[in-house]
Amino acid sequence: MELALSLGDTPKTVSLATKNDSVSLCIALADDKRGSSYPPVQLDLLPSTPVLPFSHSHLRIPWLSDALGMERVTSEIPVRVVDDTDDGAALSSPNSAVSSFQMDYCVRNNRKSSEGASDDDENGSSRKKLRLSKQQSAFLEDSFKEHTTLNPKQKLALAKQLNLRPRQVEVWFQNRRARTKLKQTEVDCEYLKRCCESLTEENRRLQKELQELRALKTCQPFFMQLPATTLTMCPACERVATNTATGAAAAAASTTTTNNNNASAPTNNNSVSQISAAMSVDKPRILP
DNA sequence: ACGACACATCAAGTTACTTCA
DNA sequence: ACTGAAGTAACTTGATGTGTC
Repeated sequence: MELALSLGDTPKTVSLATKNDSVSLCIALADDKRGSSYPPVQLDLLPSTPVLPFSHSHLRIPWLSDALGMERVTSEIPVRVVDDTDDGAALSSPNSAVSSFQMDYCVRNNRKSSEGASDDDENGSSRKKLRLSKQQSAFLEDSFKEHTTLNPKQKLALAKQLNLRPRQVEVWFQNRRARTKLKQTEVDCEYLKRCCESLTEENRRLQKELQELRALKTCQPFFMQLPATTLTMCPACERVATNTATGAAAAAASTTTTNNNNASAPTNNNSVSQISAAMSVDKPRILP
């Protein structure tokens, strides 16, 4: 049996089937705002005195109770929440050949709706939050690996494939990019922390070395008669290099390093990259 | 050519909801 | 059973680019 409900501008198709002493409904809900349709919602209506072992809750659907000739005052319909473990084949609706994606959406929305029969549902302002299925998430993840942004064509194709609204796909990609950036920021922070610790340790070591040299200078002033060693400072890394025979080599190496850094990362201007360049190590990167 | 406008898309921040320990 | 934290879908806002008049 199939009923066509016309409620305002949004006709809803309701498939009705009986099974034992319960009635199954499959309702195609239209999304007024965006003109697309939600996947059908499967409801199992229970007798007023439930005797079956499974859990159930109440779903407030005023328009549905009207449509079924129920009294308005009893518009809280006992609803069996179709569980993940339920056998899909047991659903007696003629429209039960919905995809696994649709079914997942259906199940989760039933659960949400049955718990949250709030006033918001009546004025239509509550946000309908669904949980994407594993398949949907995996598919979106795969797409994200290929391209982190979508053109309108790709968006529509993905939405169609996953039985989602294009807006949902768009939001998912926006959130996914935000998550990637957040993770990258966390990695950067950790990396900078390690850099800081390393530099602090090096600074400590150099301070100690300086103290030792000063102590040596006061104890053995005759050293001052030796030719003075000139110290040069690398402008990039602020390392001190001596201009003695070995010092010259170090200074040369330091200069080479600086030049390489300038050549290798001329376009990347963020601070982590600059520090990476100065320390001659690669910045860790999160893969998409 | 230029400015005004509408529209689409993005990042950043926030909210609301779900899940899990 | 309850609770708080974490994860995340959906939302808001402001900026920017593009097409059209």
